[in-house]
Amino acid sequence: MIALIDCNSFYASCELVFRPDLAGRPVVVLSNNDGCIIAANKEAKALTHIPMFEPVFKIKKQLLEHNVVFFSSNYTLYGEMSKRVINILKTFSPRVEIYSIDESFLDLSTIPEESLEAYSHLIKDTIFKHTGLPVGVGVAKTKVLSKLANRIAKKVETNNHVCIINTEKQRIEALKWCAIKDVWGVGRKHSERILKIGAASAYDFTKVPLAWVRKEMTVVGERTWRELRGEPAMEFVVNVKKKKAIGTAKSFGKKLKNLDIIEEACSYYVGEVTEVLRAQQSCASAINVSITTNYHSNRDKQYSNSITVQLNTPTNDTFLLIKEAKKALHLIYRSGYVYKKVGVNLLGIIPEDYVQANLFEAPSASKSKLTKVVDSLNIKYGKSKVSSALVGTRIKEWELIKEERSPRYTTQWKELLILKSK
DNA sequence: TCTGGGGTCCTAGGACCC
DNA sequence: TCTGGGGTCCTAGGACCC
Repeated sequence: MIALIDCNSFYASCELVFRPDLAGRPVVVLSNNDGCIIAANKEAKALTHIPMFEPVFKIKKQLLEHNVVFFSSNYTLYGEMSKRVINILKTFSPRVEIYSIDESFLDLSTIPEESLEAYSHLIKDTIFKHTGLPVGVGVAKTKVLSKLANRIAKKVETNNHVCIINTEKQRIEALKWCAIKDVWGVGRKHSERILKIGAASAYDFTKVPLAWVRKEMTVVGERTWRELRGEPAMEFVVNVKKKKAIGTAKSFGKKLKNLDIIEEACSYYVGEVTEVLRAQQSCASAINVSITTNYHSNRDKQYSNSITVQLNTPTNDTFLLIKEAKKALHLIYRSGYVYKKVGVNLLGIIPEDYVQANLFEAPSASKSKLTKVVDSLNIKYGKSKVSSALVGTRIKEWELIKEERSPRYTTQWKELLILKSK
C-alpha cells in the first residue's frame, strides 16, 4: 500500500505556525511580485469565493472588507518547514518519495492491513505535534488511488483527514465520487475531451476503452487509467533525481526599457541558477535566454524572443555563463519595447565528472576554485554578498516586489521568533 | 507501373503537475 | 498602476547516419 501525505494549505499554514495570534482569521499568500493569490487557509476559502490565481488588484477591496491577512511568499521558510515534515516521514517508512514541497508518497507495504488506519492517524498527529502543520493522509494500492484517497480525506469531513481505499467496494465508491476533472493527471484539455464522450466520473473513465485513452492521451493517460483500475503503472521514485533543466524567469518589479539594466537582472539570475547547478555537481552544455513584454497589456507593443547557445565545453562557471548569456541577450533585445521579464534556462545538464574537453579549444584556466570560494562566502554571509561585477548594484530597479514577507524565522539568526516574557 | 530499411538525435509544442 | 514561477514527460517531424 502507498500513502500520500499532503499538507493542508501549506504556505498559509506555515505562516500561521509562527503567528498563532492570527488563528481563525482568513489568511492568503501571494505569488512573487505580490500579483496573484497562490494559497489560502480554510477561513479565507470559506469567504465568499476567492479564486486561486486571481490577480490581487481585482479583488483587493473585497478582501480588505473581510479583514483578510496578506503574506508575500517566503520560500525560504516554506522550504525549511518542508524539510522538517520529510524528516518526520522518514521515521515512518524507509521508502519516501518527495513529490513536491508539500506532498510525499510513503511505502507502507510492511504495515499490516488492519493497522493502516491507526498508523495513518499516528503519522498525521506526529507531524502536527512536531511542526504545527495539519496534513491529510490517503492510502491505497496505487499512487493515483492514494491521491484520490487523500482528496476524500480532505473533502469529506467525517474522515478526520485520513482515508484508506482498500477493498474493491471502496475503490468503486471512491471512483464514482470523483469528477473526471479532479483526477490526478487529467487536466482541463483532457477532461473536456473525456466529458464529450460521455464519461463524467473517474469511474466512467475506467470504462472508456484503452484504445481511445491511448490514442487521445498517450501513454501518460494510459498509466492514469490503469492506476485508477488498481493496477500499479507508476514508478515509486526514492532517490532524488538530478534536474535536467534549471531555469528562472521572474517578472520585474517595474517595467524596463534599457538593455543595461535588463542585463544586470539576467546576470543575477545566471548567478542563481549556476549555484543550483553546482550544488548538484553538474555542468550545463547550453544556456537559453528569453525576454518578453507584458502580454496582459493591450497598450504596449508586444515582443518576445528566446535563443539557445550551445557551449563549446559544458561548464558550471558563473562567470563564463554570464558572458554567454549577455551575448545571447544582445542578439534578441530590440529597443523600443517595454520589458516585463527576462529568463535564463540551463540545458543539456550532465554530471561534472563527464565533461569532455573540446579538442579545438585551449583548456581555460580553471576558475572552479574561485566559484567555490564565492559559494562558501555566500553561504556564510548571506545570499549574493559576493557576485560578478556584471550583476551590478541596481537590484532595486528591477527586483520583484514582496511587501508583506514574513521573517525567515528558521534560517536567519536575526529573524528568530521572539517570545516575550512578562 | 515500380525507387530500402533501420536507426539516432534534436527541437518545438502540447499537456500536465504543484 | 497592478496579472507567478518552476518543473516533467511525451510525440511528431526534420535532419542526419549507414
